[in-house]
Amino acid sequence: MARTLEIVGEKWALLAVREVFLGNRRFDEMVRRIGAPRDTLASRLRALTGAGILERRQYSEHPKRFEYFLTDAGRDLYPVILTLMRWGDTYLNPGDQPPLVLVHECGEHLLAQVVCEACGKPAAAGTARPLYRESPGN
Amino acid sequence: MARTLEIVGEKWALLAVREVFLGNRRFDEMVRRIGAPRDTLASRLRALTGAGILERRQYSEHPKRFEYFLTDAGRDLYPVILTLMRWGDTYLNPGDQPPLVLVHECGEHLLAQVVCEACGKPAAAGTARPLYRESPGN
DNA sequence: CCAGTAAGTCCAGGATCTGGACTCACCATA
DNA sequence: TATGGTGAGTCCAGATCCTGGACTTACTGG
Repeated sequence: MARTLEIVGEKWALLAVREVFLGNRRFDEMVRRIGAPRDTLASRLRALTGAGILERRQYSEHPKRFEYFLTDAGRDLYPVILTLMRWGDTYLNPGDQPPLVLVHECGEHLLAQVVCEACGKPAAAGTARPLYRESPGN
Repeated sequence: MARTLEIVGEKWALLAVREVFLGNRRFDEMVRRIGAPRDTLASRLRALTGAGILERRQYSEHPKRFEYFLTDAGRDLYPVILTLMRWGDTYLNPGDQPPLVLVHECGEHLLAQVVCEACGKPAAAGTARPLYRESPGN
């Protein structure tokens, strides 16, 4: 987790990933929407691309223009993005309409849930046992 | 989401929350385990407490000693923690044994999944439609 | 008396982020 | 031809933040 955060935990990195999730794939559009310094965003996009979370594809030669797409690894971060969005809506804006919700095919909202990989049942925060694999001290 | 990240996206913040999830509630133990500068950790714990993610409880008077517990708001960040852990195990350490897994009552591993709040069905990353509520430009 | 633990605080130096200006290559309009 | 706009960046100095280490206070145990 520490090393995941070295990539994804830097300022603006997850906001850039969110934009790609929402379909905003271009540099200037991201700058406009999230308000990051262009410099910083450029460096984040490089890091995310290098880590295999985004993929940079050229969509125009002369002048060279690029778009960013999610890889499978990037798509696996979906629960992070969604949880952070909903957490803010719930606890930082209570009562207000959320500025953006993700809507399922059936018309209802999405939610990230912790479930058991095998039996598929939801697991509450207290019910899991941590199992250390190397030099636990525990 | 931007405002959520202002709290939770600072360096060491999520690692501190993870420690509390794992049951390591005390300052020095967190310092030992995550290796954060004591200074920084102290300030993160203040911020997380102020944001209502952690709760600081005194467990000894003379000398005053404190433990940190998760609030309901903190527990709602479970999918974030779990996803970041598993993402690192999958993509940064492929093949290796993960250093720590969370085990369900039934003995299997946990996983964060995006599901529809109403119908409960899992939703893949592409299947959701973003719905903007204020001045979308879209 | 000495060592250890717990929960911090203080500080100077180093790393990182910030906003703004700038570049380069085009396209559109007048 | 000149003016303005878009897109994807780069460059820079100043501000902000993080870092490791030393220090503090209040105990407990040998």
